[in-house]
Amino acid sequence: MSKSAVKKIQAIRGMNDLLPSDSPRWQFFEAKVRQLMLRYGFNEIRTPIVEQTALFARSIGEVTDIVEKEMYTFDDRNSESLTLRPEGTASCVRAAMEHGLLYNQTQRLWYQGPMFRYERPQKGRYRQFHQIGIEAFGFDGPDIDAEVILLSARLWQELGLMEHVTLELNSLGSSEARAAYRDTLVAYFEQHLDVLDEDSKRRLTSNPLRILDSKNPAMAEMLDAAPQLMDHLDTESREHFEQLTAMLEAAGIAYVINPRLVRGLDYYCRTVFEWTTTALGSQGTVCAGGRYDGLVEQLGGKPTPAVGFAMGIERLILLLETLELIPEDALGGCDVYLLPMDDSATTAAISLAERLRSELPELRVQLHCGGGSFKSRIKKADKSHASMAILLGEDEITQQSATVKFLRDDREQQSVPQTALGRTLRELLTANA
RNA sequence: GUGGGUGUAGCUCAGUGGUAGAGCCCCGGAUUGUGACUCCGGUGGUCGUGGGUUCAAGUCCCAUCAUCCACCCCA
Repeated sequence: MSKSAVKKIQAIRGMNDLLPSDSPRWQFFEAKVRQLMLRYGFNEIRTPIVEQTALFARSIGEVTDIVEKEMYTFDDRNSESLTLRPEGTASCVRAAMEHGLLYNQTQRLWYQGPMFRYERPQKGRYRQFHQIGIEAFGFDGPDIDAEVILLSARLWQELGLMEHVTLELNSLGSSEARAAYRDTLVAYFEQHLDVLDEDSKRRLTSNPLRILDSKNPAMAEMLDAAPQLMDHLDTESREHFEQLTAMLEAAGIAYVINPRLVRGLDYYCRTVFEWTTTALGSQGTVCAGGRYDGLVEQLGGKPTPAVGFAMGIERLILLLETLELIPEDALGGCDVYLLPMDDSATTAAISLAERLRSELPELRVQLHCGGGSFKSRIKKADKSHASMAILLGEDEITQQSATVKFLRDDREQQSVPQTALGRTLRELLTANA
């Protein structure tokens, strides 16, 4: 049997390996988010990535593209239909209800993890992708909407993204108002069937609000003249929206009202928003969310107002990379590279490395392994991005010392007693930082 | 699901139907205990996969897979 008969196994289409060269960027971003959640009083919840299929069908909407053709659905061994989660909100609501987190109390939750949708991959869109989301339950006023948006705004500020993203806002109104508007809109479109393209005709029955979002220039004029959602809001939703915009203005957050902004998932009502960028090609939405006051009840719980958002980690990392906003020092590496000068010094080098790690827990020490000539060892020290190499040879061992060599500065190397090495390194590194 | 582009060394890519290439990376040496700059040498390919045309295919044709971009949809 030749090797050619063995079929090459590779990653599933649209599902990416995150390589060691990438992971520091992710860690940089995730650390910022984690810290922010703490500061705003949101608590992390972790749910399984597999749920009963019915959960998503009931929450996202039976006739949405996600449920109709994008879910990874399969039968468990007991013939129960399971689905890899395509988004995070449904699982979050299920878990919160299941454990009584919504019983006579409010909750501010966040989550993070992989989501799965069977779509054609392209820039910023993958079959396994990652989201970070927050969900606040039990608050019906615009204050929590503002809080949720302000949290996202602060994240962009801290990452240096603020000038590169735009906040788009809209209100869908109560579910009743939304239903009434839907009828008005369908009636309008039916008068202009000759202008509607194929996709839009299909959506006329499934999701007419989405037609407003179409990029087809041939329909632009007709869409501009279409009845506006804003003119069909119920009084309560209008007041809610006005208060929200006033709060955002007071907080100094710029926004644009986009009357055509309609979220794709059925459960949204009232406030909806998106943060978009023009720097990522056609996948410009970097964070999106809104209110879903009816969802908890729809899934069998007591009526509970709720608001949240989800952001796409891949898209945000892509954006940070494009704009070169990830600081060099966040990109990993080590502080010191400790190398035995030949094989006879290996054992002594191991104990010295362990000693340093005990003395300075925050110090990143890479020990040279794998032998090689002295020259190749010191080359590897250079490649490690460490600022210093610690050399240990025959002379050092007899003197119980170590040689500290500066790899990045033009500076004489120095011999340091092993007992003083930890202290010396601490001083050198803090002086550098 | 639709349309277009691209698949040649680990990476970035040349390659006119006639013996498989470069740069970078990696390894060794020039220097017995000092990296980066320089010089010398070396490892590494069923040219995405499977068919077809041809005396001869990396090159032409067909299919297929992967990838990228856009539509659709969405984070």
